[in-house]
Amino acid sequence: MNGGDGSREPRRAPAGARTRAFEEVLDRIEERIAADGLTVGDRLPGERQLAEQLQVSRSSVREALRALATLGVVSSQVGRGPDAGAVLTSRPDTALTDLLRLNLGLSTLSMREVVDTRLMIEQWAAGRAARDGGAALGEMARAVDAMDAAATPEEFVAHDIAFHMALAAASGNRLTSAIMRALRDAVRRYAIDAVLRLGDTAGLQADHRRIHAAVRDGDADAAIAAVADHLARAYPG
Amino acid sequence: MNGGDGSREPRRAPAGARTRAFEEVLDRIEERIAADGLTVGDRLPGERQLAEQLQVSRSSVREALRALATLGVVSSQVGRGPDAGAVLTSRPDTALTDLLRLNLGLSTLSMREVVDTRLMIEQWAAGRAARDGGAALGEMARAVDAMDAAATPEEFVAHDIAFHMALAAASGNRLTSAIMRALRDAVRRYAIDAVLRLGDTAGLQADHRRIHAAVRDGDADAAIAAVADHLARAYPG
DNA sequence: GCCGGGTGTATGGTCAGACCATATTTGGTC
DNA sequence: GACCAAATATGGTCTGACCATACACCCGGC
Repeated sequence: MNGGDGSREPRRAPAGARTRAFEEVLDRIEERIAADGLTVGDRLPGERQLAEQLQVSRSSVREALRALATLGVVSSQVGRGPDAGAVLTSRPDTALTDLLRLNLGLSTLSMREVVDTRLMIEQWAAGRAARDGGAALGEMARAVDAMDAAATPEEFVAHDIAFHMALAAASGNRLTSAIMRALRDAVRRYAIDAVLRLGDTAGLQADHRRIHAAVRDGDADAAIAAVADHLARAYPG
Repeated sequence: MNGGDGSREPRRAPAGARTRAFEEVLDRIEERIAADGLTVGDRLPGERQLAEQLQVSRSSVREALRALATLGVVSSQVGRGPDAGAVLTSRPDTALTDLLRLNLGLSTLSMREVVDTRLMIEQWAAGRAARDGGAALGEMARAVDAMDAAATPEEFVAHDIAFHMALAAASGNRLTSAIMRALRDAVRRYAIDAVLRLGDTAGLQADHRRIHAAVRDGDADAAIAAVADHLARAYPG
């Protein structure tokens, strides 16, 4: 409001007020989400309306919404109707994937750290799945069959991801599942290279069957060990 | 280029071209990072220059940069000189913290899931620290002393975070450390409430000392158990 | 009364051009 | 050489416009 043409006012806030306009918008929106108890599916006011309410330009509102979209909490639809506008969503996976992929691209995270983190999560999930009864057994078995039928490394990796995601999902923890998916998606190309390097997938499939059997038999220790062996084979350190 | 006033052209790309302009910018920047081998500290071209190079408006460039800033990979500085402009950084912690905090606000992640994830990471880190020799012992001890001296719950929690961060950092894995920090920051308020609820911090401090001792003695199993007991006390389920 | 199509309109997406605040660089002055 | 003022480059913001999209509404035909 005090930029651009006019600005007859001397200064709006002579002291403090270090936050940029779009950050103010960000805070206000977050505030409103908490105060009004908004949740997934609820709509935010339109960009023009928000701009007027918060007394900032539409550009600043858009930058704030862009940040929220990047974090996976809003999704914008054009057009009209109940589904149009900025709708609250929750896609931590997408956001996490982007975050990991870009930080890997900057070489600030090493592949070893990513694989180690994956090992941590999968061992934890495998132990839980073995103890809590394998709700994911069916899906895991289907993924193994699909990997047998896969014609290309890309296809194999796609079903491999499904297998490990089923295992992670069995933990019942959406946060670890989201991290797991982000890790897998971020290193998908690396996984394809690993399959090509190994030459054949018999060993990997044997590992998968061993993991599946351990979870089915409720043997947590065996499941954990099988996961460790599997990752050591796929990503030798 | 084809919006706004003019647009004498019928249509630039009648088929395909579903991506929004700022996404195109996003891809190009990521591409350039990979192609030119850019890394932390390197500068991106200015917003105006990028806009001209990519043939889009400065607004679109700004939205793309805002997204990258949200993911923690660029940081913008105003002014002039070698440090001004969009500089590549790497702050996965900040981005992760925002991501978790906002998704918690939307109630799509439960506190239990966050605490369970934290337990997973801390047990893993404690085991590693105990085995690999405790490089973090000094910092952990200092944090315990600082917690003894803390006058307010806020202060106590701040040093508590330092304690647990030191433990996580001992794993040598920056990714798990970043996740750990994000988890702690995202639930900071909740932690303060927990301290207030417990009334006194003697039990928590006893746990901290027990964890420290186990790491010092190289007893991984004891360290893991101590972490589990500590979190169970702080966040009863 | 019901249905189909045309029009209205609200929405996000984009563009262009301007001005502001900030911080360095540059050049002049003592 | 030291110091100060002007030039300049940068991100940050604002304004106002137009475009493409997709639902909402109304109106005529049946």
